[in-house]
Amino acid sequence: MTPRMKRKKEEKKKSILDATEKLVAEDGMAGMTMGKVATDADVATGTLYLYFKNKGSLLAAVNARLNQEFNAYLKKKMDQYSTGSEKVRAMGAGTVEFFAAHPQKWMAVTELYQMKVQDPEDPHVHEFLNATNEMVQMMADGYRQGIKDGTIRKDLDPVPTAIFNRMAFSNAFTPTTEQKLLLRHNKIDFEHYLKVASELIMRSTHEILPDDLENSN
Amino acid sequence: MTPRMKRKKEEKKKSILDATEKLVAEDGMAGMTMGKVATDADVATGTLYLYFKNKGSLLAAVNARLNQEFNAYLKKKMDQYSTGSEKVRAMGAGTVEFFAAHPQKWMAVTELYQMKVQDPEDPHVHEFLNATNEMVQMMADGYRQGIKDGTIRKDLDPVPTAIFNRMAFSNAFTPTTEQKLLLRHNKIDFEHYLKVASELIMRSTHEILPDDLENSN
Amino acid sequence: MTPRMKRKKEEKKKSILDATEKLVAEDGMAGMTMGKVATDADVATGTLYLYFKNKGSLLAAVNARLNQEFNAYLKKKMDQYSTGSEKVRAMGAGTVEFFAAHPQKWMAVTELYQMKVQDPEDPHVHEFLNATNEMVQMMADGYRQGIKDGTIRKDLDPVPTAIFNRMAFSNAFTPTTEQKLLLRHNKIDFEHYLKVASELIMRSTHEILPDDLENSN
Amino acid sequence: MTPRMKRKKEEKKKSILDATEKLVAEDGMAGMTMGKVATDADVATGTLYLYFKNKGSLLAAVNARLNQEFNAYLKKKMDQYSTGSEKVRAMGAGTVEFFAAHPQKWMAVTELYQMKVQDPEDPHVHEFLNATNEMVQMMADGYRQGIKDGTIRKDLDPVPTAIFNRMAFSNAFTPTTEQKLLLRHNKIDFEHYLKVASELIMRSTHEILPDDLENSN
DNA sequence: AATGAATGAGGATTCATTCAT
DNA sequence: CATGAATGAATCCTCATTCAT
Repeated sequence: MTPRMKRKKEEKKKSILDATEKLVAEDGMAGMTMGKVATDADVATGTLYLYFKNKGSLLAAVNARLNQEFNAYLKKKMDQYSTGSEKVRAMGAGTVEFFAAHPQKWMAVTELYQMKVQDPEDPHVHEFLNATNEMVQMMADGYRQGIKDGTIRKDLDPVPTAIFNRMAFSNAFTPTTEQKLLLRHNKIDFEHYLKVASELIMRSTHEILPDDLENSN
Repeated sequence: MTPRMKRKKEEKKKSILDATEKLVAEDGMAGMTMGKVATDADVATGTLYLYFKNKGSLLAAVNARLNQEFNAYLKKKMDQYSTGSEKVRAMGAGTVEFFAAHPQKWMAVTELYQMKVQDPEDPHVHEFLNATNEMVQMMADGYRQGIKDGTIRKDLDPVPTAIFNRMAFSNAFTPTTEQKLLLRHNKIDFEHYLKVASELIMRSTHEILPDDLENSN
Repeated sequence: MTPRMKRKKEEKKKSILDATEKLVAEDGMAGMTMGKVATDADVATGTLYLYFKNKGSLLAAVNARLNQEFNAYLKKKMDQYSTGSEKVRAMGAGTVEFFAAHPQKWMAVTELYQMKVQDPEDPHVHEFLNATNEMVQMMADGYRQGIKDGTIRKDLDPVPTAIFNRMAFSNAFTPTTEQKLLLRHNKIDFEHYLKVASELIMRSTHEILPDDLENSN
Repeated sequence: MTPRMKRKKEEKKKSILDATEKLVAEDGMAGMTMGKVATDADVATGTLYLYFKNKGSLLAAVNARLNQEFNAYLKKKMDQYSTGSEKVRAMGAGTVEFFAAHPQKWMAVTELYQMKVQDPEDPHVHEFLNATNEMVQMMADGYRQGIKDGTIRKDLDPVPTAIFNRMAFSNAFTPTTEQKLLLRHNKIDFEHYLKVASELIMRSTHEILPDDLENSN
């Protein structure tokens, strides 16, 4: 394959992933159909199957790409800081920023959390799991460092804490239908909700400083 | 309508709701079909439409009933305590207990969080929103009382905190596919994960007591 | 279900089987599609699946019905005779007659011989196997009687002989594409071919009578 | 075209035919796809269409080649004998041997009998018809000679007899699904079935010898 | 000549909903 | 009220064939 052809191929694959991401964000995983993806990506239905074995594999690929992008974004943020506490805060702030900058991507990410994995052997499924796990390890490293430098509670178990917090953030940023209804019903501004949720997540892991004690008194 | 007929009608409705709840818990919302519900409830397909306008309405009704049951359970738990902190802890413990006692119901609850509301005018949708909101108010009341009696952080905003914590619990108890994969990949026991998650949620709202300070030093 | 409804249901099932039989005879098993069957039977596509689990099951059902019809026809013919030789001849003659009377049915029968059985548990597959086997047993009984009464060669093994002859007849009556091409190329009249083939089949099993010996000299 | 290039071309064509033959034998005509053939033959999909107009033509070419091989094999066998009876017996024995030596080729031969001829003008279709016809003539010559030398029944019509027997052999060696089911259901060993079938075919054409008469009494 | 990416019509199957009985 | 047969649009996926490179 000539380099030029390869580039074209990569572009087509990208346009399929783009279309899928958009449709998942808009219509949810159930509303996204292979036909719509093909139309949106401006390719024939059959073409989708040249790049992805089946619907599940395509979804896994989108999920993997999204997580890789998010990882890269967060990593850059965290690398700017040195203490555990700062890194963990950077992670939270980075998530807020990523969500603000790419709301559609974030919609897709959260929708894809529900994805049922059908074929664990699928390379795209592996890729997606690796990406997710990489981020969890990154977050866990932040906690570990904070435990060492005294800015994070010593009794935390880094990995499950990272997994839980990752999910908590996701749910705060793209609330379920039920959450949305409740917020509207109670006339709570979404921005305010986000602030409250971020605070709660942060507070649950940080070391108790004299400052906190004073503030709370 | 004679009382006897009315009772029969109520029983039939109940059996439809029971079947739906079971199927949603087992197969997820996507796997649950009107045909299976009819078979399981031992009624004709058409009968479903005598009691519920459409699939969305049936799901909303199931969701409403589940939340009412959960509400009643939690209320009884919380009423046994007087301080805010105790009430909030009772809420967390009650959630754990409800989940342990009715895992199937819990599965259904969490699955239904994803439900897209099609017709906001549907009475069953209102019923479900009311039930959910009642619980949120109950939780918020716990926070309010704790703020008054000094066992809960003063700076908390009760309602959004309640909404967020409710969701955080749901996700801890019935993790998404992604969470499950991550837990398995990192060889983390589910029971351990639950303990970590519950702790984090609790810690995020409670007042910092001298005890905490000592423990953390 | 009222008897009247039941009758309607049976009629619909019949019309689906009729349409399938016709299409298989015309276009072959590969050319027959569920869509064409539905159109031809004047029902919706989904209706087909109320009566038959899937395409394979529908084909098995058609096959079963055809064999039952053919069985009944042959049985009536054979019952008119008493010696084995006569019965076996009646069987051959009956096959010729059935073919002549229902060429379309015969086309379908032969096409269906190639059918790959996907689900051996399918009731329609069982029904079809039973029907086929019933006929083989009927033919084998003819041979057995002939062996007893001396009109059939004593060294014949009745069942495999029956199976082989059944197939030989099928192939003579609905020749493969290759056979047809050869016949046309050699300018052989189909009627003549049938006569030759029937003779060969008969001759292979019958007892050698003094008559035969004289004729052949 | 240089001779070297021509040879390369012939090799490529051969590898396509080989792959097709193998796939037809393994998966049947329905299971064989142009894509699989290309992969197996290690050429591009488009290349197939440089050598063969379409799928039908490729199948016809495979059929032709198989028949030519089979012809050559049988001819060698028959040439070793002089009387008609011997030649005809050699033909039967040769078929058995060819089947035993190249079961895969035989599978393909029989599968291809069902092939629908789409374009009678196709050169490969002609080639295949010629090959088949050549064999039929060879067999018919055997019968003719036997009729002359008194070892074959005088009343036989050589060509249709040849056509019918060729098909009868094919069906005995690669039975249809129905035959297989019947054999299994009646617990009949395939080897035994083959012996019975071969005997029946032979017996149908041979002259009645004094031996036969004695044996049958 | 050779490639192989792209096409898109076509096919099997499912399922929410309706309606005649 | 209750039934359940019937509907048919919608969905995923396949594969023979073409054509730009």
